[in-house]
Amino acid sequence: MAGHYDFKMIETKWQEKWAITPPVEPDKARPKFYCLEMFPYPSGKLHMGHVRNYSIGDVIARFKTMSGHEVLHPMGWDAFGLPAENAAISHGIHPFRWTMDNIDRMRVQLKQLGISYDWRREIATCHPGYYRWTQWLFLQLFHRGLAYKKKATVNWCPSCATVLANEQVVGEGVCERCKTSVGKRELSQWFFKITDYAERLLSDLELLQGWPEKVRIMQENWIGKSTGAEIDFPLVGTPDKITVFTTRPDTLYGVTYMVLAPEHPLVEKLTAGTAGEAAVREFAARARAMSEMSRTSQDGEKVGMSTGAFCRNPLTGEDVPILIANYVLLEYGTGAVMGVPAHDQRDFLFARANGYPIRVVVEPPGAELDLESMQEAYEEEGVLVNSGPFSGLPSGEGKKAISGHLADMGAGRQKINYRLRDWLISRQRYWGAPIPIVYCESCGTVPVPEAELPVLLPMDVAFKPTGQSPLNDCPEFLHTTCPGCGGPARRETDTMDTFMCSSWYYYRYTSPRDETEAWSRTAVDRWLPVDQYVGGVEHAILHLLYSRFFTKVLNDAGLVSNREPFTNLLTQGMVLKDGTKMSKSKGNVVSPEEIVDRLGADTARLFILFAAPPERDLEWSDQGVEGCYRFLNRVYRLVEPLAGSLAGWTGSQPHAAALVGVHREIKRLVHQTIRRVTEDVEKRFNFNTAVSAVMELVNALYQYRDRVPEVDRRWDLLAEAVETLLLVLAPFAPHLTEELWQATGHGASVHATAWPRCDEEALQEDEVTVVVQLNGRIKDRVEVEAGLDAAGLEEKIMGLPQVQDLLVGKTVVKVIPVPDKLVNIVVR
RNA sequence: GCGGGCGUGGCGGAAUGGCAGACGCGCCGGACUUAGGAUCCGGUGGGUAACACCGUGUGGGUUCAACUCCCACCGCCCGCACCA
Repeated sequence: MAGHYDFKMIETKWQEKWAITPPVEPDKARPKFYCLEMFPYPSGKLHMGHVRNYSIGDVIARFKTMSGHEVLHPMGWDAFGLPAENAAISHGIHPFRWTMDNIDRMRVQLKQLGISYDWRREIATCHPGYYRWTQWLFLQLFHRGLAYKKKATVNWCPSCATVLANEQVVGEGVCERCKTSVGKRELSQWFFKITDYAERLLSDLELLQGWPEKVRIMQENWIGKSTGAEIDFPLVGTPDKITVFTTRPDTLYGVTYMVLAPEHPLVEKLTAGTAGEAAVREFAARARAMSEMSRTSQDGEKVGMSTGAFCRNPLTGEDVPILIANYVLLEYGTGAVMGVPAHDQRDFLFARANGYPIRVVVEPPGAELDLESMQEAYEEEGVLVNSGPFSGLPSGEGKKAISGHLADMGAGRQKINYRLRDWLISRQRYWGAPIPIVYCESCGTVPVPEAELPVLLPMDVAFKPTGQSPLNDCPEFLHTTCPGCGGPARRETDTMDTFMCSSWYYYRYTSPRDETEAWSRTAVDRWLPVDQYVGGVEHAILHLLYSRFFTKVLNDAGLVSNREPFTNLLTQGMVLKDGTKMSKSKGNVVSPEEIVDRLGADTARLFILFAAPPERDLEWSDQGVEGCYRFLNRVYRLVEPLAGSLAGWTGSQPHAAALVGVHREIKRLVHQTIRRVTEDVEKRFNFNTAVSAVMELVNALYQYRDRVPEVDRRWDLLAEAVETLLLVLAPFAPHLTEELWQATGHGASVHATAWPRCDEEALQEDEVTVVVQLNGRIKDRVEVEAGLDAAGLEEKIMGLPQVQDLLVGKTVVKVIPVPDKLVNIVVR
C-alpha cells in the first residue's frame, strides 16, 4: 500500500534491537513498580483477550518506567493442565512436547506485539525448576497442618475424568473448564485448609481499596460469613442430639419441626428397624439423585417426609417431629435445620405444602400477623410474642437473651459459619505437579523431604482416558522407598490442581532461576506486593482468592513480608465481535496474528486500547482498526518529512510567554495533552480518552503545518510538540514512536526518556468563552478575560448590551456567576 | 430471589452538577487525480427555509443549573443462588 509507513520493517527492526539491548536497564535507585498481567495457559495461540490484557499492562509498565520507576514486568506460562493431556490422548503427542511447542509459538506472537517483558525472567510452571518449589510449598502447608487428606464426597467431572474444587464448579453445576455437568464421587483426597483463613480473607478485603468493588463483593459472598448460634435438640428416647445452626435463635419458640438433609448420617440411625425405613431410604436416594441433576430443574419445590422420630425443643420442652427434606444441604452448617415456617420463607413454603403447623413468634412493630392471610414468612425484625419469658423483647435483644440462656443451659453456643469450603487440590491426572507424599506400610503418610525435591514427573507413561492418573501404571514412579524407615513405599499418584501453580508464580518472578530457594527474600521484599495486576474478571474468585490465601500462609510462616499479594487490580472486559464473545463455534474469531501481519502490532494495540475503557467489554470493529492504522500513518506522515529539520532542535522548549497566536495555542495544547494523557493513564486507566487526546494534538499539528507558512513556523515549538507527541504515544505504539524518535535526532530510546511534564504556565488562557444562560437556557457566548472572579464576571456580563437586550421586560431575580465558565441569570 | 453493573447519535464511545455527543468509525460534500477503496479539507443528533423548539431508557424529585445527585419503574449484562 503506497504512502503507508512500513510497519513490518520498523517493528521487526526494533524488536530485534530491543532483544539484544533492552532500552531500559534495572536501576535499584529508582522506586519500584511491579506490573503484572495474568500469565496465559499455553493453548497454542494468542487470542484478542490476551492482546487486550497485555496491551493494557504494557501501557502501564512503560508509563511507569518513563515516570521514573524501576519496573518489574515479567511473563511466563501456566503450563500444567488438561488440554495438554487431552492432546496426548487424542493425538499421541506427549504433553511436554505439546506444551513446549505452544509456548514457543506464543512467545513469538507476544514478542511480535512488542510488549516490554523482561524475558530473562520467563517461567513455565511445568518446568522441574519451577514445580520443585510448588511441591516445596505443598510441604510448607503440610508442615503447618494446612494440608490434609480425607475421604469425602467430591465433585467429579466425567469429561475431564478428575475431581474439581468447589470453586471450579460453576453456573448450574457444570465444570468450569469443559461445561460438563458435574457429578459426585466418594474419594480420599488432599485438601488445603483455606477455611482456617476465612476470617482474614474476609476482613483483609478492606485493605484492597485498589481492587474493583465488584471483585471484593464477589469474594465476600464466596466466603459467606454468617453469624448465629448452634442449638442442641435432644433426641427423644436416646442420649443423642441433633445440632442445628441458625441465624435466628430468637425464633426458637416458633419451631414446629426439625429437618435433616437426606444424606445426614443420623437418618440411618433414626429409622433403622422402623416401619418407615425403606420409604425414607428411597426418598433419600431420590433426593440425592435430584441434587446431582441441575438444581434449578426442581424449581425450588420443597419435598420431604417424616422419619417418625422426635426431638425436644431445649427451651419449650416440646417434642417436635424430625423430617428429611430436599431443601436442607448436608454441606452447610450442621446439615440440620430447625423449621420455623412463620419466619423463614423456605420453611413457610414447605409447611404450607405439607401441612405442618405455622407458629408466629415475631410480630412487626405495632402490627399483628394473621396466620390465615399470611402469604409469606415474616423475616424482618420485630417484637417477640408467644415466647414465654422472652415475649415483648425486640428480636435483636431476644436473639441475645435466648442464646445467652441456651449457653447457660449448655444447650447452645455462639457460632460463625462460612460458606467457603476447604480447597480440594488432588487431581487424578498426569500433567501436573506430583504431590510430594509417599505412603509407607509402617510410617503411614510421609512427606518427601525437601532435599529430595523435585518429585519428577516421569516422561515415559501411557495416556489413556481411565479416570486414574497414568502415574498408577508407572512402576518406576509408583514404587519408592520410605524417607522415614527406608522400607518399600508407594508414591501419591495424584497431581496438584493447576491453580496451585498459579497461586504463587508472582513470587518466583523475583528470582526465577534460583536453584536453592523458591525466592530470595531480598528480591521478594524489594518487589512485592504487586503494584498493578491486570487480568480478566473470570478469576475474581478462584485464582485471586487462592493467591491471597497463599500469601497469608507465607506471611504467617515468615517467608514473605506482605499481607496481600496484589495492591491494585484492574479487571478488563471481554473482547466481543457482533455482540458476543469470540469463539470458534460462532465463527467470529479475529486472529491477532492476522491483524499484526496486515496492519502491525502498534495498530492492534492502539485500537484495542482506544475502542473502550479497559473494564468494559470491547466490540471488535474491523473498520475501527483501520481508523487506528490511518492515525498512525498520519503521525508518520506528519513527523517523518519534518524529521531532518527537527533534528537540530531536540530538547527545545520555547517559553509560553514568548509565543503569540497560533504558536501560543499549540504550546497550550501540547501541555494540555500532557496533562490529559498523564491523568488518563495514571489515575483513571482511561486509555481510550488518552488516545483521543493524542489524536487531537495530531490534528492540530496538521493544521499548524498547513496554515502557517514555512517561514513563520516556530521550529523550536514544533520540535517540542513532536517530542511530546512521540513521548506520550510511546506506551501505546512503541515501535513507530521509537522509529520517529530516532529519526528526529534522539540518541537514547524514547522508552528510556522521562515522561514529559506539564507546564502550568503554558496552560494559562488570556481569554475564555463564558456561556450566558437565562433560566438555565443558553442564550449567548461571550469572550472575556480569563481569571475574573465571580463579582467581576457578573459585572462584566451584566454590563454587556446584548445581555441587557435579553433582559428587556423581565425582572432579574438572581445571577449565578461561575468564573471562567458561565453566568446564569434567573428572571421572571 | 439476592448482590453488582450498564442504558447517551447510524455504530464504538466523551462529558470534577455548569456549552450533551470530544475522539474514532460510517455517511455526505469538496480538493487533488487517468483513476481512488490513497491523501487532504469541510459537514454530519432530531427538527426548521432559517429561527424557535425537542433531545442522554420511563415517570417523579432536589437545584439557578441534572447524562451526572435522590426516589420509583422498565430493559439488558454479570456473579451467587434452597447458605438455615
